[in-house]
Amino acid sequence: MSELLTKGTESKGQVSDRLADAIRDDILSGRLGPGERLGEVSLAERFEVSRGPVRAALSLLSECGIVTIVPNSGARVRLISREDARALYEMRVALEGEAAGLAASRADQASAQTFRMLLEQHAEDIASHPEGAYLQGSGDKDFHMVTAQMAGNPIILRYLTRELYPQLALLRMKHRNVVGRGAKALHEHKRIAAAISDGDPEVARLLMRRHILNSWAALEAQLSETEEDAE
Amino acid sequence: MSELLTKGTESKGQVSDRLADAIRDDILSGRLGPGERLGEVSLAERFEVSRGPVRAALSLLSECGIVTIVPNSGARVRLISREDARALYEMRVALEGEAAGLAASRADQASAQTFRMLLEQHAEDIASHPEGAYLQGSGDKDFHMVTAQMAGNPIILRYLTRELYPQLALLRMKHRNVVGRGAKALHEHKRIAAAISDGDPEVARLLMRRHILNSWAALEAQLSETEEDAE
DNA sequence: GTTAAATATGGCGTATACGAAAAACTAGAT
DNA sequence: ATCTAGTTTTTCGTATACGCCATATTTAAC
Repeated sequence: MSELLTKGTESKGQVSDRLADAIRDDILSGRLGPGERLGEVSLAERFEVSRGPVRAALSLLSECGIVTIVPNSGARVRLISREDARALYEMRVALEGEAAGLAASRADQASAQTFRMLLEQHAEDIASHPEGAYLQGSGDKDFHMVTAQMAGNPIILRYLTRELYPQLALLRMKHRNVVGRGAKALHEHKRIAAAISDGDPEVARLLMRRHILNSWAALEAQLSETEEDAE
Repeated sequence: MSELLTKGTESKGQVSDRLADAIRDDILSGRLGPGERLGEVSLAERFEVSRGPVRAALSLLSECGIVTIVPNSGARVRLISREDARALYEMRVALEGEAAGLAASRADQASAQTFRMLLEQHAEDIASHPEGAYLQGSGDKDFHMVTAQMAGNPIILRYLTRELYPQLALLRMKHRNVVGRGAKALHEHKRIAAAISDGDPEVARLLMRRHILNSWAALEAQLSETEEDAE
């Protein structure tokens, strides 16, 4: 039916889902800026589908928190306020802290090995990129992702991947030169991984909470800087 | 346009939203049992609307986790497995624990007063109902709700009210005679309220976590009992 | 008699068109 | 210049149609 969509690697499944993925990519890659209008008809023409799947896709993205829908007015790329960001990070502290604790309580030999390889790779990445674009590169995401998967809780994992991380990515869109905390973050990751591998839930949770609070402090400082150039 | 929907107290807003509310009520009040089919056409006829809003409503309820949609097959009232319940309670421990901590860090005079009145009311309810249908009565819900609101985090509050609590209510549907922990729960509530009013985030979080873990232990025991009479 | 394949049916997913309602924009008047 | 009124655009809801998938039934084969 549609050519634009089937050209991608993924060609099967619900049209509305593929549409949502495509629009999400457009947003998180910067092709659609925050606040931009998302007209149903224009999207329908752009992807050569009818309005039905477009509405479903926009509804999905609205649930994920990267699109805001105003009844009888339309959908726009969401712009995340500073207060939203704070609430988001409080949520993240709770969920990833819990995930680290659960991962520790369910740790086995394999998880320790996974962390060893992951952190080794990250160390190399940092060595080659001394300026440390560590944070939103593949590295940081992987570590938190792996931890969340180890927790063995599909609900927490789903919320993190489906809502929280996309919203954080959207938040970072506005504030460009995001300076990663590089080496510091890596060190914190190592201690967290150690606690998880040792099967120590309380320490793992505590360290992860601190780690994310540090991350928030760094981000909040940047938000304060790039706050003057608003409209 | 439709008579069935406008008869209720709520008469304005999006049709799909009103529909979702109506269906949710039907489910959480037991008129629609877990696993039951939710055909689009039958719902459309029942509420005298077209399939469009019905699809939107079912999609919403699916996001809330009280309806499962299988592509090309249809929507059914979700049945929550024991594993789902465990994951749900792990999520609840994390979120309500965090909420209690945040509430404590933002506590003021008014919150202490609110708790005082609330707990007094609950104590009277328990005295009049010695057998303690406390848990899912208005009492327990109110306490956790008030705490969540005090946290001042719209994201956490939204998740609790929109997804977690409805799913818990759905879970309790299957297992009837849910024995509330009555007086015990009230005592735990009092200690949590004291910690929040004192502005002690760590203790408030710890006590709330314990409280919910206790609640889970009680529920899990019941799940084990009523597990023989499965299909 | 049991299993497996082929068919039949019902429901979902999508496309299209039209009317209604609401919001946003524009132009005119004070 | 600001407020108001009218126009326009866009969404929302309805109606209808059709292809496709999934399940159920029937039929055939072993």
